[in-house]
This record gives sequence, structure tokens and C-alpha cells, in this order.
Amino acid sequence: MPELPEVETIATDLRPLLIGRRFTDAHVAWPRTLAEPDPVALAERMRDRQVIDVGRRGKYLLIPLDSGETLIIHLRMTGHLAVVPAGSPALADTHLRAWFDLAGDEHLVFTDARKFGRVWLVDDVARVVGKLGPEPLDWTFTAEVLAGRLHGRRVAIKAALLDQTVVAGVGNIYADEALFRASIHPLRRAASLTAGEIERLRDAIRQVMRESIDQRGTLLRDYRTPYGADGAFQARLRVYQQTGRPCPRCGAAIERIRVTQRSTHFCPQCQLAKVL
DNA sequence: ATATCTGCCTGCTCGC
DNA sequence: TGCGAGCAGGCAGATA
Repeated sequence: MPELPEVETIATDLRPLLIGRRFTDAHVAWPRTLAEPDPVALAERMRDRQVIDVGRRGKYLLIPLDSGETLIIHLRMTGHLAVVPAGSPALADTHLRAWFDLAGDEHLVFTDARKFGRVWLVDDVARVVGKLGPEPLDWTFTAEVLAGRLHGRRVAIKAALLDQTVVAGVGNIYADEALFRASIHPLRRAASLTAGEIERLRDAIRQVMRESIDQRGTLLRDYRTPYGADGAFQARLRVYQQTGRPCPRCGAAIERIRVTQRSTHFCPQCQLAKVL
């Protein structure tokens, strides 16, 4: 499932394929995929519009157009994007949910088996991504900022990390990996973390994000890059989906528990419970 | 305000 | 081999 590093990789891959290109039409095969506007307005407003950039905010892909509007795509669990030539089999994929025609006989196709992915075309990006917390790789994501976001929160720190208003882009994989690197038990109440622990956590989040981006993301069943070599960070996962395997630090068996309906992996020795 | 629960979805794995 | 059950999980929206 694409989290921040995967979306960053996809944006990097799509950028040279899309910048300067002009859309000629837009089509929606599964209506719920399109959050807004309606399909007719989408096609009208995208027609003859040129791509300015391909960026990202949290797990949202942002494609600003020369009209001032922005095409926003969230891949959720199983969404995939690719630029394909006319007549490509991708256009006949049973999971095709939306596609955008490009001048020059190519198409930007959005396929999504689970149908959770969403597409917006908006004038004001903030209406969609405005509530997101700080970008973890931005200089504004300081330990003090994270402390402020966790203040008064009684939920488990694992749950808090998955809350996109606390910090943007962290999903189940990187929440587990960051907590392991910071040696913090996932069930600790968010507000109970000491200043030192919050600083370790902030550093760990940035570290796993950077490392994963360097590896072009984590390659799991549901994630494929649109172009080029596949992600390789899965080889560096220390706890996520490593249940029963020895902890790389102390050798204890990695455990799996459920925290607010999410499977959560941790080392019972390195991430001591302390005060819950 | 925060916290929890449900619905959205389909493909895959597992046990029989 | 076939098949149903259970699971995977980001986010919106409803509820407590």
C-alpha cells in the first residue's frame, strides 16, 4: 500500500512523463473513483490543460494544471498510475477506474482493484489536503511540533502516527518501523512520551522515510511503481510483517498485535511497555 | 474536542 | 481442486 515514500517515487517517475503535456479528455469507468467534480465537468476542465508539475502532499499526488486547478489522486490501497500508448492493454484492464487522454496519443491510466482510490479536480488544493499534519521531511517537522500534535492525546502512539493530522504520509508500515527504531512500544499513550522519546521518534520517522525513498519504496503486493526499477525497502523492514522472526537488534521474536484494528509489529524486548 | 466504529472493496491465503 | 471465511487497510462519516 503506497505511503509517503511510494507516492514520492511515483511522483518522481511521472514528473518527466507529464510535465508540459496537454490533456485532451478525461474518462471515468467507476463513478465513485471521482470525488469531484462530475465526469462531464472534469473532462471540460481538463481539456487542453497543460501539466505544470507532479508533486505530493502526504499520500496525495498533486498534478497542478495551467488553468490554476489541480488534479489530485489518492491511490489508497491498490491504486496504480501509468502513462501508456494508445491501444495499450492497460486500457482494457478490468481494474481500470479512470483515464486521461494526452496529446500525442498517450494516456494516463488509473487502475485500482479495490476501488478505494480517489480523484479530484479542484481549484483550491487546501480543501482536500488542508487538514494534513506537517510533512515529515520538511524542516518544519521538529520535535516540538510533534510534541504539540501529541499533546493531550490518550490514544496509543501507533494510532496517533496513523492520524494524518498528526504527521502526513505515515501508514502502517512506516509507523511500525519508526516505533521500532525509536524503541517505543506501540501501545504507549501518545501523551505519555517524554521529550527525549518524541525527539527519537521524530528522527526515526524521517530516517525510515528517507531510506525508503532512496530504495524507491517498499515493494509489497499492492504497490508497483509506474516506471523503472521496483522498490527495494522491503529488504530493510525490521519488524513489519516479520512476525516470529528474530529482532535484528536483540534476537527476540517479533510479535504482532492489533492496535485500533491495525496489525502492529514490534519487538517485545527493545520496545518495552513502560507506562501505558 | 477526542476516540471509536463502520463502510467502502476485491484479491489473496488458509483450512477443510 | 473447490470453496467459503477471514484478512488486508486509508480514510470519510457517523456516533459516543
